[in-house]
Amino acid sequence: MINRVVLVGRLTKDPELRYTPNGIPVATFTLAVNRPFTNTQGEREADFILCVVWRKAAENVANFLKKGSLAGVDGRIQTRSYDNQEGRRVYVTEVVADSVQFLDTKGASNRQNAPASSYPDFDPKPFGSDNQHQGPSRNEDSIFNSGQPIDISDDDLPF
Amino acid sequence: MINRVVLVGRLTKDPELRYTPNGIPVATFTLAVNRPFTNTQGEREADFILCVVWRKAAENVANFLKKGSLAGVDGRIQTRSYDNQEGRRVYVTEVVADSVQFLDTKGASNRQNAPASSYPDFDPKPFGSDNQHQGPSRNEDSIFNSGQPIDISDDDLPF
Amino acid sequence: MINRVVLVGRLTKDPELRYTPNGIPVATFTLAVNRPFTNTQGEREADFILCVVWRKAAENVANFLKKGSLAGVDGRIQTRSYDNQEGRRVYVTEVVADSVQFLDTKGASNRQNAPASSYPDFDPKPFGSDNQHQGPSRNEDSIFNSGQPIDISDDDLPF
Amino acid sequence: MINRVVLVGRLTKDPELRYTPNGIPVATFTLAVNRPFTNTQGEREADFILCVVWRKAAENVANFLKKGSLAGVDGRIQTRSYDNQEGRRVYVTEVVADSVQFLDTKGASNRQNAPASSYPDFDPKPFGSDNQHQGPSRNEDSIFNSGQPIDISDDDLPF
DNA sequence: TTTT
DNA sequence: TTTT
Repeated sequence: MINRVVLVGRLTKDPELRYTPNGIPVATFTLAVNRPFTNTQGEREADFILCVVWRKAAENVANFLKKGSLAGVDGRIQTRSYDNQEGRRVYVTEVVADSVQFLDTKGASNRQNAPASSYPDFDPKPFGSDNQHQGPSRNEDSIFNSGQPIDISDDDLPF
Repeated sequence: MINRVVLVGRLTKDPELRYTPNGIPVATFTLAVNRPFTNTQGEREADFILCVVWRKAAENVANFLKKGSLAGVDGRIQTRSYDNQEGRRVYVTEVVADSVQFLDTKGASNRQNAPASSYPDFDPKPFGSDNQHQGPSRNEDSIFNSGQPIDISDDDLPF
Repeated sequence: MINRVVLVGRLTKDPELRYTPNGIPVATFTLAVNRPFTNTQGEREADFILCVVWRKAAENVANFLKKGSLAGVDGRIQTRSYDNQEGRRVYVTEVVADSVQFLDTKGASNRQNAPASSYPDFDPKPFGSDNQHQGPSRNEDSIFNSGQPIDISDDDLPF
Repeated sequence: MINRVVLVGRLTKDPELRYTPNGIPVATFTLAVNRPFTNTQGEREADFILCVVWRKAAENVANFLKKGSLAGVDGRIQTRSYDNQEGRRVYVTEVVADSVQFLDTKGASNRQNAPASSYPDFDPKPFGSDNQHQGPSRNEDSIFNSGQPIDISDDDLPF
């Protein structure tokens, strides 16, 4: 089983940074990746790909990327589903980033008011380098399922 | 701008093969890709990734893959949106395959009743090897937008 | 900086398993990856790609793969150089695997005399899940530089 | 069989552009891709990866990239061997680029004296969009085998 | 033979 | 030095 994605594109908006109740940082952003060809109307099209990144890298993303920033993502595709407020099942496909590269060559790409980063460089409860697991694995741990991150529990995160 | 995906997983169902009005084959299937780790309940989880493939490769997929087949996909992420019958905007993220590998080692993986393939090995109107474009680029050309493939027009497909 | 490789191919020979003086397992093998097209002589060509994998995964490779096995590799390209016995500088390009998939669908692909695996599932001295570092980083730690693995020191491996 | 590589790194020198006797452009360059971690001496290491690109993209590379440029490569690993002037068999591993991205955000990255590009946007003898074949497939067609590009024949290139 |  |  292999699941590998590499993207280079531009942020459509400033990234959003949140924290699980246990204090684990999660950032989300959408990458616009231009397609290599124009369509029959001669227009350039793009794919708009939702990306998620955890922990220290999440804070770096929040501090160093903003709308329009060029970024590279190395990660995997994740699918989830949740029931929205109308009781409708919603299916989400997103890219969970193992790493995010900041590709803006010339400075001036930092966001204003970058808050001091507080998350440790290395995870407090590491699981070994064989463990490439990123983010909570149980559905109810995801910050995205309910739109109500305040309900999220990460007591028993496996990392 | 880079957009590259590689997947290895198993088909959740038999692939679906359709044709645009101009006779271009399109196959769709969902790959279940097991995650490398178990969740906190000790359960194996998987991501279920919608894949699309065009032309000759679509017919090969329909003829040689079936539910449970192990397959590899090399492609890119594509996002689209359409309005469903209730007037709701639906967002779709899928993988457009440049190539599909059949990875079932021992025979017996072919589907019954494989119809004779009719699509030419090489595209009738090639655009040059620089053109890696796959499938129609205009939204209205997509077989997936309306759920009503019969309405699709591909008169002016750029290939 | 992004460096990502995904391969699916067949082992040209049984993998080779060695250990650093500190007991860290390393396996090497060559993957034959057939090219999608035949050459002008109508012959199928292949690329022969040297792969390296460390620790627990190295022992799994040694136990479950053999000549002819179908395997998937997710990793990165690494380049190194060393001076051979004739004082000549030799340049090596190889793929360091983060993970190796065993893709032989039907059993009977295991090697005879698979020794009981002894390496821990998770590294004894983990560095955190942000650390995707694989293998020794100093040149002199590499098992491959001299062809004389007995000389290798891993006292200060960063993991 | 899957063989996919994505790289983002910096050119170690200006690219080299050559032509086969039939006039097909080939550019070569080396990408320095920094590793994500420092070694035990606290030094940053890098991998130096030889890349090859053909046709129109080769001329673009020669015109728009130079030493130090940030570039992205989407391609595959290729291995070849040839006998050098001392009769020694030399093995080469390189990345054949399907596409090259110019990632320098702020201008001033163009090379001086960029010659006017002359190669057609699309191949004169296209083979269909299924044909992702890049470059000559026979060993004797490669510009790299002998170090004597003048000897190269591409009379019967399959594209 | 290596880049910022 | 190459695999099915």
